[in-house]
Amino acid sequence: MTCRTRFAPSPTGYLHIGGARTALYCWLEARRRGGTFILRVEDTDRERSTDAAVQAILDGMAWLGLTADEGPIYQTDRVERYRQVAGEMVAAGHAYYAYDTREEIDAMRERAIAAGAKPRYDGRARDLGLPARDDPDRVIRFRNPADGVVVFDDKVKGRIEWSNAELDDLVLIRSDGFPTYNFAVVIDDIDMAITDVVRGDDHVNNTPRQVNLYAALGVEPPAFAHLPMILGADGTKLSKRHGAVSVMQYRDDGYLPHAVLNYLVRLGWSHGDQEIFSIDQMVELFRIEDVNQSASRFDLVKLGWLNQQYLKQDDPADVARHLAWHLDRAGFDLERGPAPADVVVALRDRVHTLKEMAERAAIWYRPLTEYDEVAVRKHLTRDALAPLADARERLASVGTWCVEDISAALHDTATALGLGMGKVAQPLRVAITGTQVSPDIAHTVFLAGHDVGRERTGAGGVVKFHGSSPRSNGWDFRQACSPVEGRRKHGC
RNA sequence: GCUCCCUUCGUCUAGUGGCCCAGGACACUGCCCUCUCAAGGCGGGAACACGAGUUCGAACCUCGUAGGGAGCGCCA
Repeated sequence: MTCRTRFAPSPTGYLHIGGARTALYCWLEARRRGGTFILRVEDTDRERSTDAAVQAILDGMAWLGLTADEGPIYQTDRVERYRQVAGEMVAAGHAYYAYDTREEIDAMRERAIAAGAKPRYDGRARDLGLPARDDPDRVIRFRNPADGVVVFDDKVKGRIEWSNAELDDLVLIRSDGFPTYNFAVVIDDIDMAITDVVRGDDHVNNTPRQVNLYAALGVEPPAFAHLPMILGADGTKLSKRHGAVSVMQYRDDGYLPHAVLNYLVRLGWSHGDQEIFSIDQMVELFRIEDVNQSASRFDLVKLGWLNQQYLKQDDPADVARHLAWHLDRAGFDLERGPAPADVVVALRDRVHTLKEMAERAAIWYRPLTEYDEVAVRKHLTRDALAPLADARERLASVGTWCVEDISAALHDTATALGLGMGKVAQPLRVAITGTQVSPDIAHTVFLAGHDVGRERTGAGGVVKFHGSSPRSNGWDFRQACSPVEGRRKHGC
């Protein structure tokens, strides 16, 4: 039998991290086994379901690349089917009509709790054989087996046994005519020929009920795999308090979808000591039965590390496409600065996210208007004048404006003046970026010169940033040095 | 309260009776490299929740205890 899995979110909010991992595992399991991955939207709760949430889930899955082979299928389109099956179950004696009011049921629960028992429906209408009639409280309830045990083999939790005495007669069709979750799920999973139900372990408690439903319907239940929860860094249930919960927030925060997927696949699953998995490797190696049984905590730091690994190993051109999105979002004019792919190469060893990368790239896209006081005082001294002037001359005559040649020119300055690279690079860095921190000096100059390079017409153009407009991302030598001169006169 | 689930370094995990006085990764930390910051290389500290039992031998099996989590809806 070909494997068929489904991801069945209820559209009451965005796609969160836990849901994304469930979707990933479903997708992976189906892929590896050459099966089918189905998206089903469980929108029977008409109060809380929204179209915006459906869209948010679709967007999240699309961003992660978890495309469904079938669906989305909406449960609200299938209500007739649920009513039909429920009717058949009543006819077969597996279900019955009940007309208890909410007040009666609430009172029943309170009494049970007071008596130290489990709050459950007492089955008072169970053997009354009540006919269908119009009534605001009319529901259809399942005739759950009164005794015996329900057993199922969970692919991750192992064998789970449940006493029927713990279960009550659950509502199948609500008074509004819509099916309840437990009922709709079973009918859908049967109709869609789902072979593997992969879902969060908050559903283990529902599974015995569902297994009984399968039995009443005379259908062999699918395999179940209940995934442990993903907790926040503090070990409590993941919530907005913990920061990003929506997967789309991770896009906004500068993570690559592939990195998020890799992080998620390792949270609760592993393959020996391997940490980095390409999508193909995940598909090849992932097996739902290898998933861990215990909850795990979401660690943003490790996600950041993984993200950087991909920033470093992916083709800069590919990373650049993602970076461009962030650069644009940050308000930078891509036409007036270096090529994003070059920025990627310069910064990928230094940041964990694309957002950070975009922020750091500001020095090449924005005019330099502010200099760090401490940096200027420390590096833009009189001693820096000579190397700066020499570097300027050499950079002006660099043959090809490339990192290698720029680097060579700067090293020439150092040797010619008998100075260490620090005496050349640091003043230059401060002059160009206004700070003491930036990528290696050759890249820093290379990217800053891009802008100038486009404006220049002749080989000597590089020196034109001398006195150019304030918006120039190039090196404004005079501007960079003047504060020093002034400060010197004042005895600084 | 009742039922079910879970428990290896701070975190993610390897480990299915001897290969484990427990391995990897992130984080932390020392050194090296070095034009800054990183990245990288080489080291370091750091865990089998507890208690019984089974066994020649237990992180691995059994029982109990403690701690954590989930569920007990006409929500999903």
